[in-house]
Amino acid sequence: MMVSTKGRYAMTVMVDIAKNSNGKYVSLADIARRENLSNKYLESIISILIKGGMLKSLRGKNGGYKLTREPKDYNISEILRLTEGTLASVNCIMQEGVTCDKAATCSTLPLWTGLDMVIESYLGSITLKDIIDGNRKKMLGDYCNKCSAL
Amino acid sequence: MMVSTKGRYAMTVMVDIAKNSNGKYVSLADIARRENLSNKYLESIISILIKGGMLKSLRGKNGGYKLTREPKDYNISEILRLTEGTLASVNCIMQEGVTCDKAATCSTLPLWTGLDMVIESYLGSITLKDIIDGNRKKMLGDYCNKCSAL
DNA sequence: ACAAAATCCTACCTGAATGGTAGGATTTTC
DNA sequence: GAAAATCCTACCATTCAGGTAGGATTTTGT
Ligand code: FES
Ligand code: FES
Repeated sequence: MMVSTKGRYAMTVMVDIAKNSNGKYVSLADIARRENLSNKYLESIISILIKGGMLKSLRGKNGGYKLTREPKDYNISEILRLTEGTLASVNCIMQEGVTCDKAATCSTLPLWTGLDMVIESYLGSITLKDIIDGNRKKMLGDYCNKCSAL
Repeated sequence: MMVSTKGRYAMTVMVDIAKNSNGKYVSLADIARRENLSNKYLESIISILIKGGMLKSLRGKNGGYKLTREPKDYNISEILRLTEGTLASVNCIMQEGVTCDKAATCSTLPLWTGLDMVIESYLGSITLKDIIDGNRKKMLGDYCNKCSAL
């Protein structure tokens, strides 16, 4: 599994807030109830999103969370990279670059590098707005050979 | 991490055998020594490759492992799917299809589905021969903005 | 002032997966 | 019949996923 619940729930949270905010702060309890997810677990995920600058918060009554930008200004790659730590497909490749000592002579490295580029290219091209709008053309695009079934 | 050592070493094994076979059987000890990997761990990975029909074996002296097809007739997707179990990006999607009970109303599902399609499309298009030949154009393709550095 | 509503922070826990290791049984060749 | 090789079953340590618990702190409404 490439994306754990942490990253998946992070996306769920971002979408939920984007859809339900209307300029106001959205409370944790509301998100958890709507999405039917654990209050406490969501809290820890949201904490990451705040530290990474994806959300801002307000404490106290009527407090909650709010986006820091317009939905169109988030791309999925940055949200997932923040919560998952990295999106690199293999351990040989880290955020900083290639770290494996066999890299110089490894014939499979270009494969992993190419795979990462394809993934980054896709996730970097989709915005939060695309998801809210249900832009299936962009998400499922020309790759989709069974769109009618989805 | 999307591809564990199991899948990565499986690729290493396939490439090593393809490069060093010359029609003969290649022994486990030789592969492990050349690739500097644990004998025993490789054994368990090769066992998966045999059961999945990717390799055939011969016991006894001068025995070892050999490809069952031409390198051009393996695509990377099938090798990794065999060893990793699945390549699905999230838990909501299994080999058999979508299993999540929120699927019907989930607005992020098309994202994960699209991501899986992009990955499958890439890995399904690369063959073992591409890797042996070091076909960088195909692996790094038009996505590569730093090919000279790689 | 004070209670209620909310986020923030630190710590802990359980089960499964990752990444192996060990030892011997079996098969084939020379 | 010894040597070289694969095959098979079982075990194991560490990490990580996926949470849970409890209380401290901040803000608002009355
Ligand atoms: S094994 Fe690490 S770069 Fe290929
Ligand atoms: S949460 Fe499972 S399909 Fe979206």
